[in-house]
Amino acid sequence: MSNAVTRFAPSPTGHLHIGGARTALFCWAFAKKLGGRFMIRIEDTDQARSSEASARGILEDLAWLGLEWDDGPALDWHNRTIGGQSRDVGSYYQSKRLPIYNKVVDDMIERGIAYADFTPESELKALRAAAQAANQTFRFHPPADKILSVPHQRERIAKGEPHVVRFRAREEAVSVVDQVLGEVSFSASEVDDFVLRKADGFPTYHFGVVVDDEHMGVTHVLRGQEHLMNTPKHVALQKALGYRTPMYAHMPLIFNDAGAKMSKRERDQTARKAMKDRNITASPVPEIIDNASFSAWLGDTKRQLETGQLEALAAQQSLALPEVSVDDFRRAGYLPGVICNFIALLGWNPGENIEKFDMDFLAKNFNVERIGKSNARFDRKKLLSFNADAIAKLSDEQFLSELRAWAATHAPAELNAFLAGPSATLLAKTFRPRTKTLRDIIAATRFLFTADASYPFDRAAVDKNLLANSNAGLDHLRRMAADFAQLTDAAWTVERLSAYFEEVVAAHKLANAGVLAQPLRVALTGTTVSPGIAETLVLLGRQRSIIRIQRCLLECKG
RNA sequence: GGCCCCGUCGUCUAGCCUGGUCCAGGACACCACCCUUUCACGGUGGGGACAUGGGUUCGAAUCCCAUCGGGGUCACCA
Repeated sequence: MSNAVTRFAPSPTGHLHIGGARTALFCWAFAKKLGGRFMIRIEDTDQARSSEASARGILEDLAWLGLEWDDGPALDWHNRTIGGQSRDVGSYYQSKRLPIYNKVVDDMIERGIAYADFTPESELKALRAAAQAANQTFRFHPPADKILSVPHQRERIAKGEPHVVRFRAREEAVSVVDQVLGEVSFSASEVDDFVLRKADGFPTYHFGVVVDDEHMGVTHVLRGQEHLMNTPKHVALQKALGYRTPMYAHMPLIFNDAGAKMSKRERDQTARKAMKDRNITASPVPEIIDNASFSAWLGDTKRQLETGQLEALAAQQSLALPEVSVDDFRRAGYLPGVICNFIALLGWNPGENIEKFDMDFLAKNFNVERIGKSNARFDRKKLLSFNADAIAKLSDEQFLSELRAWAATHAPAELNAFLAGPSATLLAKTFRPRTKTLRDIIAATRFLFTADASYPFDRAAVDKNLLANSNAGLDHLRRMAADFAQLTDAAWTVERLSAYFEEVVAAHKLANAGVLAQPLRVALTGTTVSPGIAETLVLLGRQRSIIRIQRCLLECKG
């Protein structure tokens, strides 16, 4: 046991990003390895963007991934509770910790290491613009004589004048020993008089983090490299407040295909580009996205649609959107263990050419020494391969249960009904080796759920497999139809039908069973692609199979 | 632009700290062949990298310097 405490501190402004998931994973693994505690804190200090629904969604994403927290908000998850108040450190929601921050702020003002600043925002903007025009970096760091006396500050605060409270930065360089990057030095000018408390009374990110990490006993901060330049601010604050400085480890970023930080905006960008390429200017799904919002979104590259809207648009347009959030991957039918395995590899590896591992392995073997320094591109093809491998390693029973759990919320009713029926086991056994993500099942089983009278026959498939060589395929079909009519439902099994094909091949000296299978496949599914032909027949059932063959015989004449 | 980080096959990486065992190993992707009842799976094989230029050294992917390239960050967002 150790007293190490790591924390993952998301801001609830959307779904859990895959990069955030990796941060959480590493924090979790680090705590587990050391026998310490893993904590979740919700950084909901942006009143406009934060939502309780999003916080809940993120907690569910974490729980689904298997990243259970020792301390943090309570979440009911599959008949038990994760988290809850287990240490006496107050709320894990920053928005509920305002008195704590205010006490620290008041104290800092009194000590002269923070001050109320009444500069209007418009003025700040102008200063910033001027600095940029002069090709200089804007730093807010007024000389001491420009800062109001403490009583004067108090007086104006008491009058209710709008203001922020700023840190009074000392002019000194800060050096941080990062566990991944080594010693990193920042010059004094990197830390200016940044805001601690916003005009709305909420703490800024920098202030909330520093105060809470101290009060919550956080010992190790593992976070993305995008936070590296925040570190001198945090360390300067810690020093000013007499806090301990936790161990820092900044991990490399996760990149998209374009070689930039992976972001949630990519899905909108992909969809927007497709709309422009296809010259679509009006909403293709007007009942979900009205035309005004659609064109506003189309014209503004910063605008984002809601998840449901984006999904509807993508579905209607047959667009494949890149998965970015944990929820995207979950809906796409990836296994949580695979996601964790894969993202762990983006920045960390156990050495010795080991690539596939589970959560137990991570909890036992994780270490910061093996976190890499360079950014990693997120290769969806490799992830897909990992997922397919993991599914291949599942037993049929495990696969079926994973599939049922996923389908319950992500698949159409017909598939769920089938998965509850007598042929569910056969379906699982049949499709498991051809499944890369659980969602593949939907497309692969579509032929089962279209009406016997309405699935289309692919012209080229009919020509090649039924009509070629003077209707050779149709002749086979006719004979099989007659034979099938003789069979009983009890004989309608994979074993019996496989034997039947062998018998026919031998009796008629056919080249191979494909001569029979392909015409049948076209008759049963309208296409040349399906699982093994015996399995296809059994999945469909004797009656439907015969109906389909008859229909094909009627409709697919030369 | 300032500051900071990074730079091994197309991609993720092992090796780098503690130079020689590396004409650089693995994985995904790609290509070819095999298997085959279509698709998928599976099997075998193949092409493919130390960013560049200088040093140091008997010897450098490994140490040093420079250049180039990529990224991050510069809010009353987090």
